[in-house]
Amino acid sequence: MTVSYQPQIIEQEVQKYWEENGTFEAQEDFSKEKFFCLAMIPYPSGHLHVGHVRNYTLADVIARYQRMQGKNVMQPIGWDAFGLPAENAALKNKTAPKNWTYSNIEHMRNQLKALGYAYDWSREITTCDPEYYRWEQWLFIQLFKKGLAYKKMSQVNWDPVDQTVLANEQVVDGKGWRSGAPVERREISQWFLKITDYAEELLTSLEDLKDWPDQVKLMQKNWIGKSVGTNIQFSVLDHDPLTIFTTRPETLMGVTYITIATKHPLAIAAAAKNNALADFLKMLDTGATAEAELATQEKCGMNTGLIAIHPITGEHLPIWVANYVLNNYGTGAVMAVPTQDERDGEFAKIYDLPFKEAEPFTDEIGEKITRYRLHDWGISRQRYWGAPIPIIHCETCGPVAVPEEDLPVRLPENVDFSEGIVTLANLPEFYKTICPNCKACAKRETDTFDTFMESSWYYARMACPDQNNSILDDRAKYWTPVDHYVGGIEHAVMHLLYARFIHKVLRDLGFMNSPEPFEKLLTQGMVLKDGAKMSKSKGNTVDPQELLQRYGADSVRVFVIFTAPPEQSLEWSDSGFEGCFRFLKRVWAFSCERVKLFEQADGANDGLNACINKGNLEKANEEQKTIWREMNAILKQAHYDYDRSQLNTVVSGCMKLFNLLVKIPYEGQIENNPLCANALYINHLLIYSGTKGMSLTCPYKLN
RNA sequence: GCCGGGAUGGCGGAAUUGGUAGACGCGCCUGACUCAAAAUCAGGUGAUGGUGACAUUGUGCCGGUUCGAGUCCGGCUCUCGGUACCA
Repeated sequence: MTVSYQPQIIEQEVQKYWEENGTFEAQEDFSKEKFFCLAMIPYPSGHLHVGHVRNYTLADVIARYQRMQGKNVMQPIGWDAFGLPAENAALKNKTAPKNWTYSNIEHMRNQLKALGYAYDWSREITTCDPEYYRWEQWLFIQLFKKGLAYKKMSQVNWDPVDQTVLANEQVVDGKGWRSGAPVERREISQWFLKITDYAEELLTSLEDLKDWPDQVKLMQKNWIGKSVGTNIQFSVLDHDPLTIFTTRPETLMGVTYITIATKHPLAIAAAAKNNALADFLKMLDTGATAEAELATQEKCGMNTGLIAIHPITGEHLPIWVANYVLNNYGTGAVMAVPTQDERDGEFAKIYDLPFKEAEPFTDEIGEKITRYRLHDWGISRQRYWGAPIPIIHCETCGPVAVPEEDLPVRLPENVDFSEGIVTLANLPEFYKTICPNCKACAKRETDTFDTFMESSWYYARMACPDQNNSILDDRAKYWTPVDHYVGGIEHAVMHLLYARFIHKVLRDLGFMNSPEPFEKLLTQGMVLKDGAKMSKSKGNTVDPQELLQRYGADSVRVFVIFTAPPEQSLEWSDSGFEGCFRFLKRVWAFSCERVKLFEQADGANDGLNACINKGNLEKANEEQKTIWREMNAILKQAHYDYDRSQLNTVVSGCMKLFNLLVKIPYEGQIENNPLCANALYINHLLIYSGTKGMSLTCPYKLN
């Protein structure tokens, strides 16, 4: 036992012990309370960054705490391995996305191991593995059979030079990031999942999520955006009538014109006879499809020349096309009330349209209906690096599900990105097939799944990753719901909403007992340096690998836990990090010098525990008793802080305990000073990750 | 634009949720050790005034509620996350 703190040696030794003994491998055990602890799995981008370290350390601290509370803890890990960056890397390095992805996983797995996380590595999942996406394809087919998956036309960003669909991220100032060409909007046929069938349940069951942050529930509620209103019909001269949706029917008498979206049938009909309008609609069709962009555009519109008839007064109202009317909300048409609605007022001013003050309209009109802002989930991607959608298109039979015995529909792996972007539509050997129904020549679907599909059910598969005959088995019912889910606040709406939806679908298929996938949620803040998000382009990155090698995992872990409360953004600080390292050094030196605790803990664990459990303070003097009381107050606070996931103050508590500990007068052997032994033992449980099953920042269990 | 956060010493943050603002750590200052420095250890440290006990002031800005506001309410400013194809 050396007095100088050499974390690399200690950590390697203990990590080896964990691995050889399967310390963190979990089994179903009905005699204990189960605890499924999960951090959002990483995208294998190449290297771990400090944000990952923060995420996984938070979850690990929670997992180890629950383990010490006597629960049957399962903490798995995996790789969210499909996605756009692999294709970009493939273009850049002229390698197949698979190779890049798997070599990144290899490297990052080693980094996670060096950080000493208490993972059950036997449950590791990689979402680009055909054995994983096989069951995702199977699930899609169930949705298809239930009528919950369907195709419809939908807009994408189209790069006219590269002839590819662009992600919103790939559109920079309205231009394609590679070609620089102005982006067009194009309508293509795409697959959707009917998440709107579950909108009401997704909304109401938010109330049952007692251990989710209110902030996240509110964001989801607003995203679902339930509103109660009325459909009102307006006759249109020489055309079919027009239906508008309004949440404010009482403003009906103040309507002075009608605005419709660019894709509205009336706009298209009017444009067919009006070149200027057709040009205007075409002009509005350039630029990205992102909502943030659309909503910040300056309002503009054009009179279609069509006339609507006010249903009460019979007045003639002009129908305008306007860029601020959403195509995919309500009926794509609104009645404009410039005196009541700010946007209508602004638009009316620009185009000199009339304003009209009016008494509230109180008569019954139209039927009360409920609408949601939420729309169906578009899961089609025109990309290579994703799970193929298991559908075969047949001219006579239409879209046919791939028979279950033919799953998985494997993604061809030997693709060549040296000549540019590849999609499955470029690979006849992939898409040429025969119809499973009529055996005629047919074509496979060439779209792949949105990667949110993989991340919507992986937690459940982790309960039974070796199950070859079914998507899930009873082990999923044992382990789910996830008891504590930890991940970035950026996933507050989309990922978590999709996962809640898929969980309910799995429940309805009989695979789950619970209504919700995640019992408790912790949303961590960002990691910043110099007040900005770390990024290579800003040159403000901190590489956890270097820190690991120089200072060991524990200093890194203490730093990310101590420096900020989990939900707030964390500012990197070199000197703050040094402080954490210094603290661990002090603890190590103190224990080596005074009590040689580690030999005792290893060799005579029972004796030490007996000494502690006695809680014998008879020999202690008043000063020692005071210190002992203070220590108990700190421990009580630590438990309180654990329960509310405020882990930074748990570390403060460790430091306070240690500061008290060094103040206790030293009186010879440890056995003569139970106070010292107790306190030191507790402190080791709190901060030291070296001994068997003990961990970083896990408090002593109070009796 | 819309939705949801955040703002407290020189810095990261604490204040158990309306009751002594600044725990813990960093930094800085003083002292011990040292020929000296580093490391380590001990003490101090919001600001202003005072030798001092102490006084005044202080939680982004403006206003309000309350015996009492960092905390609650109204109105802002700046900033971060999301905005349906980044994950």
